[in-house]
Amino acid sequence: MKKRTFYSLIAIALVVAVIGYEFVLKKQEHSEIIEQGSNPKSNTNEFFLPTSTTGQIIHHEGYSLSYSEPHEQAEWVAYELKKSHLSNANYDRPYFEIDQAVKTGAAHWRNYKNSGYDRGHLCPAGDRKYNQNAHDETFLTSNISPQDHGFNSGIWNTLEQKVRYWASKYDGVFVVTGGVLTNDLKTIGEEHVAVPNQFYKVLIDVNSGKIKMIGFLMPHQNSKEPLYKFVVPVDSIEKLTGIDFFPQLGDAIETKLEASADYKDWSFK
DNA sequence: CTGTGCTAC
DNA sequence: GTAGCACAG
Repeated sequence: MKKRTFYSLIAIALVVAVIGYEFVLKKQEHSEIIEQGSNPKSNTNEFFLPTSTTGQIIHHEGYSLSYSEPHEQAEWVAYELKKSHLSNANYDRPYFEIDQAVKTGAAHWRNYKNSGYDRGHLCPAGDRKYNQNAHDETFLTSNISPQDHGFNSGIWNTLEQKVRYWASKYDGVFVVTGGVLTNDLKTIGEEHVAVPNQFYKVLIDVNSGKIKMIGFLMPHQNSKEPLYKFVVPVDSIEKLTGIDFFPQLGDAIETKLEASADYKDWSFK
């Protein structure tokens, strides 16, 4: 081989290496935050979306979520429950489907079969009954977490119904809900879907004059205690989950609202 | 309302 | 896979 040809090959190799390296870097940058779906403003009037600790946010028509691949479920599901969303429509339950918008692959419903746990909705089907599509969309497995049946049909169901009551009474609320995802959880199924030990729900009402907020943290077991016993400061849930629930709020008001476990503004009738 | 599971095609 | 029905909290 001629010396000149040799150096030409070296030069070409260098160019290829640099381009390749840049390509990989670019790809990594993009993979840091995967975001699927349309702008959340089409989903919610305001931008009340929490931060993601997992880097994978997905917007559906009726709710948004942040998917945690290691736990095979959402770390949060967020949506606005307007008064006008409340409906007595009675849709048939569809089959659960894998959420194709989850690029890392959402769990299959078979993980839950004979596991002893319910496929517990995070955004309840009962909150999305304003049309068939919104209802059926809640049956994506990205919106599901393993829940004990007694818990799901008991205290958790009671809380979900109370949220609907508040949505009606206060003309709409923003809801964020999920399981507390840690690293030492029991799992079910071949894909190892984590079973949370606690579930949370955070609400904010911006439609009733002064902004009010409330947080609930529940052990993953049924309870006959009244709902208000589970009220905690929202920042205690943020500490547990690493999620910032309302980064859009001004710091001053956010700090004040999130530090409080005061529920006097929320009617528990 | 929240769900599971069995049977049959 | 899907439809129907019984069942449980």
